[in-house]
Amino acid sequence: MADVKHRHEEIAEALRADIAAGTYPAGKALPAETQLAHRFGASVPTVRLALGRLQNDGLIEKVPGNGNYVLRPFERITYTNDKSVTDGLTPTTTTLTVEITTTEVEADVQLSTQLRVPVGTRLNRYVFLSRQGTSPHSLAQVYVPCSVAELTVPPTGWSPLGDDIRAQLVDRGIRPTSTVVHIAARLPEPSEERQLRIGSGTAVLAIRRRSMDADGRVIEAAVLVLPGHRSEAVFSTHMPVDEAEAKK
Amino acid sequence: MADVKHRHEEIAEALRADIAAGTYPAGKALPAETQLAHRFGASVPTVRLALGRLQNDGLIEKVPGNGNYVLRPFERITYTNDKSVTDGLTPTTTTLTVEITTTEVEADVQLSTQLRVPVGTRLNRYVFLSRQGTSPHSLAQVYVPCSVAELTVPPTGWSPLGDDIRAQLVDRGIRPTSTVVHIAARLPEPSEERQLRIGSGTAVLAIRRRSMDADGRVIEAAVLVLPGHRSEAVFSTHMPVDEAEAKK
DNA sequence: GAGTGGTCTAGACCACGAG
DNA sequence: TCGTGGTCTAGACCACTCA
Repeated sequence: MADVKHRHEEIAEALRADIAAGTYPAGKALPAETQLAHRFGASVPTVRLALGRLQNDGLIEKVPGNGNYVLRPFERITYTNDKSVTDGLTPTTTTLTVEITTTEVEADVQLSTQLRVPVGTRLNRYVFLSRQGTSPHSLAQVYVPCSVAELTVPPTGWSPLGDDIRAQLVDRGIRPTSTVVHIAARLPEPSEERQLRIGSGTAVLAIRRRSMDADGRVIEAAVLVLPGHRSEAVFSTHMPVDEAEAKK
Repeated sequence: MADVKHRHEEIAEALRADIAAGTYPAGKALPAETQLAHRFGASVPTVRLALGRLQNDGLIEKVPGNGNYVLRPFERITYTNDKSVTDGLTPTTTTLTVEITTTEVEADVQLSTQLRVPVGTRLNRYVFLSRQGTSPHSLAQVYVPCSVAELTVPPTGWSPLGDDIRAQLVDRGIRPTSTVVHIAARLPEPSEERQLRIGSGTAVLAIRRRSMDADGRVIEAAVLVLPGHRSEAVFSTHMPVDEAEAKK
């Protein structure tokens, strides 16, 4: 059971130790893969397997044609339905910067089902890309039908999860009274790999949200992609005893 | 953007098409990897990359020393906090069988924090392994402190998510009034790979749950591991307007 | 243009399962 | 024993980045 084999795991552990020891400081690149291969007496593909593990753990960032860079420890992101939890963790966003790009799109099949609008409906799309330093950290896309509101959004925001939009909607008196969140674990799509600089073997938390107002109209929908090793979703539910009694 | 490259993706698509077309029926093994390599004019490692993708998608099952077997389409599992959603989907469990094994354990550090009990506290652990046919489908571990209840649990159950235990607790008048759920996406640990027969590159949805009664006592905790390609978590929250008014 | 990572090849050896 | 998948090697070519 105590497998001593797997050359690439040994190499991964050795590199992890080196990084922890400060041999390769954060922000600097590792030696080239060919050099690492020579140093460990292994082949390049084997070294690449080891580097892939470090990348999936969020320890390094692979930059094609440039090098493998040691990352600073990442802030963790917590997605939650309970604002009291968020408030306790607000220092989370201190070192994150959030870029927002706004585009107008027409609903395709997927968006039309998520927003419950006809295909072709005009939507405003807000893409939130958060970074820690220069490294991409999380990706959020928020959709608001043009018929619901026309928001003017600054190019930088405060929430890596796109809460800027919900806050603006509330400011305008558009309050979500019902929210449904779907959460899945999957591997990143190629475009997400590039945008987030994660490996194809990194698990991501894929969150789809739909917010409705009192009339049942969808006022906002979001698609979040959070790298698994630095994010978590937390949901807390409180059920009064009488309600617990009622069901069954 | 329309990448035509990536030999192993082409091969993966070709194999997907063959499986969908019935060339390789469910339950049967694919040709050997060397034969596939010859047929596609590619090398074995490249074919293995393609097969790895199919495995991560839950289309095939790799059995070492034996072959690569085509799987039947899997039932999807939905974890939810909203029982009305579950009720609409109960046919889900029709083709699943659930094995339950009961053991008594002492709380280690991790369990003691999750259950908020001292290290060494006696706990009953119930392991739920669900299968579709002979293929493992999901894994759930439920913990109940011995001081809360001593349940007698049959060796087979109905819920792949361990809800049998919650139901029994409710029957005894032990009602959870508050539940906190943590959800993460990660790659499987080696033991999970073996138990669920998934590849090391398959993303899993890791769900930790803690249920408390009105006194704040933890009455039950659970750790669920659900293969990402066949599971999803859904949370719905309903917020009365006045409450929305109250916050902020 | 020099160096980097990204991909693929061809072949080797091992551990495991079935006959 | 034989065939299978699991791992690793050594080397090749390409695309990309940066000076």
